[in-house]
Amino acid sequence: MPEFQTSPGMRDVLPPESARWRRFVRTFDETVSAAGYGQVVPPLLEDIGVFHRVGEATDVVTKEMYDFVDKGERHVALRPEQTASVCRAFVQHRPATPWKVWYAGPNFRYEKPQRGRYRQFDQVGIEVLGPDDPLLDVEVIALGWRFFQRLGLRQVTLMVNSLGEPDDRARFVAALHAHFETNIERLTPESRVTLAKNPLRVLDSKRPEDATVIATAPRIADFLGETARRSFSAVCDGLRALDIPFVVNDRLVRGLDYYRLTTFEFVGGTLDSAQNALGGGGRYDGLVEDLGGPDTPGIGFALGLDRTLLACDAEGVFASPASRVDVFVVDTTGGLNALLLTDQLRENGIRADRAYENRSMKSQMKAADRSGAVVAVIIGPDEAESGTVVVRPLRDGGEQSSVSRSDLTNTLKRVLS
RNA sequence: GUGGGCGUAGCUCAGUCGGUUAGAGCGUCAGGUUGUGGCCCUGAAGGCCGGGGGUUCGAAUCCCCUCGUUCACCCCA
Repeated sequence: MPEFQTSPGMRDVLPPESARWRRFVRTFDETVSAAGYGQVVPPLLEDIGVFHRVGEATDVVTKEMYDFVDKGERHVALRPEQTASVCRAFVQHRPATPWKVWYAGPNFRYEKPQRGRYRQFDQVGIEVLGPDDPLLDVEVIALGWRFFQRLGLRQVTLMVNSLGEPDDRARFVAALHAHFETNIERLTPESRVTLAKNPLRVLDSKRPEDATVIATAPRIADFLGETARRSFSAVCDGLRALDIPFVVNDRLVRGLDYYRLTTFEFVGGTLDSAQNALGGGGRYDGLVEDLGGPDTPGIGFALGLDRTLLACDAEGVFASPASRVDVFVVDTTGGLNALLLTDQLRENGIRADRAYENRSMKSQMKAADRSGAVVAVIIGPDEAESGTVVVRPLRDGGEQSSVSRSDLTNTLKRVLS
């Protein structure tokens, strides 16, 4: 056991998995860039106050933040999510609206690690600030859906709900609170604690003992005002118009406090663990204002990279690409020729690798095979003498041939095309 | 944070009732083939049996602590 290992909840992403991560982000980039979103890269570190505005009642902010006082006596925190940072950036720079941005990167939450739940975890996401239009909600949800489709995922369930406008939500929470209070003796002790902090989240309890009380709890749908109702049905109509399947789940309560009106979640069908939420988001009108900016509507989502990749594994899609080179140079003259040849090939746009330590030809040929190269370029004493190299196909049979070094690049380009 | 499972080679795992030198497959390296990969054969390297303490003549094996991981709760992506 090595003396040093990654801290709990932290891990190394090694090749070839790292290549898959890059492709994941690139696929997301392509999906949302084509919809007019530009990338924003907020810092990992923010004044802790930025995140406190996200909600005083969420564990993410109250219990799970990596926060510390820096050498300048500033109380800062590693970001637990990126929506707050994006809104802070909006307030700070005041870009023209609609401001459509995407991001990708790590977040930090001090939780007990589990598969699909790490202390440093990556998310990709988008945010749109400015427009107050349910059809924008539809666009945002649709982009998330399309992205999952592009990855090849089939078993993703889209759940949508409306939390109503702040007044609706407040009345709903009050009714919920009353309902749970009157049935408090039938709630688990854990849920009683949750009730005191955030009645909404009691709906999230997975303890079977709570199920009956939750089942009879008030429904948000009965508390939506005219505005929220119209908005929500516009969202549902829009999704139907795009042929995007969804289920309305009026028990869907998102974790962060800032959500209003439309909320949604993408749930993986193949992950039967508790970590099956691949991503989620919603409208958060009011967050920009809370951060000291003008009253600005906003909506967005974040998707968990790890969990989504786990779902891809379960469905056997979006496999990690095999990293390979085109050509492998085998040099039994000591290695200097391999140095020169690989450099020459790379400068001509041919991906080339080689072996080191002047190993035997057999050993180098094995390495050539493992490299995935299409052809081996072999140089030994005879070739060095005559200014030639041997070009040997590795994949589809074919005879090896001798070519002069000056013709090598052109020969290879022909063979590889 | 609470509770349960599991930690043996780089990886996946055997290891009987506590018994003498801890094994296999894969992978790696070398050889069989003095200039040629895959398949096959042979060999080698590689282990503080997660760590610490205890019980015992003797511990990978039993007990305690600890660390890591995993599952559920919790939380959430």
